[in-house]
Amino acid sequence: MEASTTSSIVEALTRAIVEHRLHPGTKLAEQKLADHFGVSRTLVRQALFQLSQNQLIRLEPARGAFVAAPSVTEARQVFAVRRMLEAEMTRAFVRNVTPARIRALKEHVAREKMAVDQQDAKGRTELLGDFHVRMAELMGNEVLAQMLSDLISRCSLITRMYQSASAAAHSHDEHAEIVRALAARNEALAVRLMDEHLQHVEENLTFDRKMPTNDISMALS
Amino acid sequence: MEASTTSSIVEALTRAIVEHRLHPGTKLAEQKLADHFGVSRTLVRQALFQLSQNQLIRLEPARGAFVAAPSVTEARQVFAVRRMLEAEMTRAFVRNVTPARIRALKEHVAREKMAVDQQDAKGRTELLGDFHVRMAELMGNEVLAQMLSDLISRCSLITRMYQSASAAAHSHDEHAEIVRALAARNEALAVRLMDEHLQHVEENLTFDRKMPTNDISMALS
DNA sequence: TCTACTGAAAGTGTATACACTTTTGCGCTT
DNA sequence: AAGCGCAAAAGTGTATACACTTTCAGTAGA
Repeated sequence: MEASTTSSIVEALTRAIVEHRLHPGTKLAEQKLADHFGVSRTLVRQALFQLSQNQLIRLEPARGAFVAAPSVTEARQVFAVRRMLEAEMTRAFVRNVTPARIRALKEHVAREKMAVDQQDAKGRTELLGDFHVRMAELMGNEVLAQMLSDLISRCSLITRMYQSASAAAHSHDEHAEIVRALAARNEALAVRLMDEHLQHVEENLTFDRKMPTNDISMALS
Repeated sequence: MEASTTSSIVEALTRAIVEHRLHPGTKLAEQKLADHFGVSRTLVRQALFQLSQNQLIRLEPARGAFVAAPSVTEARQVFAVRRMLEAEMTRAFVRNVTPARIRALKEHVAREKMAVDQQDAKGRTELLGDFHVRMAELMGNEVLAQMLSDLISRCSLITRMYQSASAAAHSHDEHAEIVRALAARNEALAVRLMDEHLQHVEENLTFDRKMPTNDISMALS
């Protein structure tokens, strides 16, 4: 690859990490990345720095960058924050429902259905996460949308790390249900469904399974 | 100043921006900062990059870094997210109240009182913001705490930009009230008080007053 | 007097150089 | 054969160099 910009490097690495093509614990050597992207280490370092702020990688002083391996504790905290934000977001959404917004969500859910039906694993995962970002965007709150987007990236990484074999295939159905509740302006139901949905996603993570948490065993995988 | 690290530069600039010693719109030239901190532009650029991610400065391509001037829209969005997060945080706090946590909050409020009584403007503002971060920390959720900390930095900048002459001196009283409701495990009351508190802070901002929003007039101040 | 041009000065963006740290591999000792 | 030590290799951290863009002052022209 040649002549990438910092942001394109960030995007490429983010995708690779979230899609789990780069495993947690993997070392990201600056010169190798620089060669691969056809730029100097300067730009790579900027990208790595940004990724470390997004918590997708860890920067260890004088040792380099490693793909993050979120602990169970951290995973639970991230999900807790998501539940907080999204509960209130759902409330606010119901209070400011418009036909256009419902239509936009329905369209998104339809795209999800297509991805699910077509067994498009990559697109499906992305769309399932985007549903939540989409809601935030529709509220017209960019700050919220940005925040959720970051959280969901972290969640994706966590999900891939810990998710059980039978992925949360019914996430899509739950989204559809949530949209129905939103359209019906049923605040209590919508909030409850959203909370349960996030609980389901979290429950599907197999924290109980012994996970290799330390770097050494991570590196062996 | 000599031989600073990236993080110390970030801290120094954050303080200067939040304490409003650097006005919104001010240009931050890399070489000048480098000279001041006794380092090369490399470290300054890293610091500026981090500050831009924290939304405390804006980076304009090929033009440089400028202290952020959050728009009214952005300010309202930031406050909206804060209200979302903190409403749920308060709920969670009540559900997991312990004597130690109440004690910690009471101690914090006491420190606030000292700062208010001693007319320590700088310390007071910092403590008033820290109350909310403290709550998040006590919940044991570092992710939440970090997020709130960032949001509150942005709020401080906003508050200083827009706050009316009569500062929200009664913020401290409201904190004390909230702690009482938490101690009484009165969830509904605590959540309502927190929400009203944040509304008060937001209302104290004088958005109606014509603010110089463009860079030129900002630079003149 | 005001506007439009121009060239120098200042400043940003990227690459490279170099010092210092960590890692690796090999030979030596036991 | 296993462990220690040391030197070379690889890699990170910071400074500097240089190309390119923006800014600004000064000048010529209307």
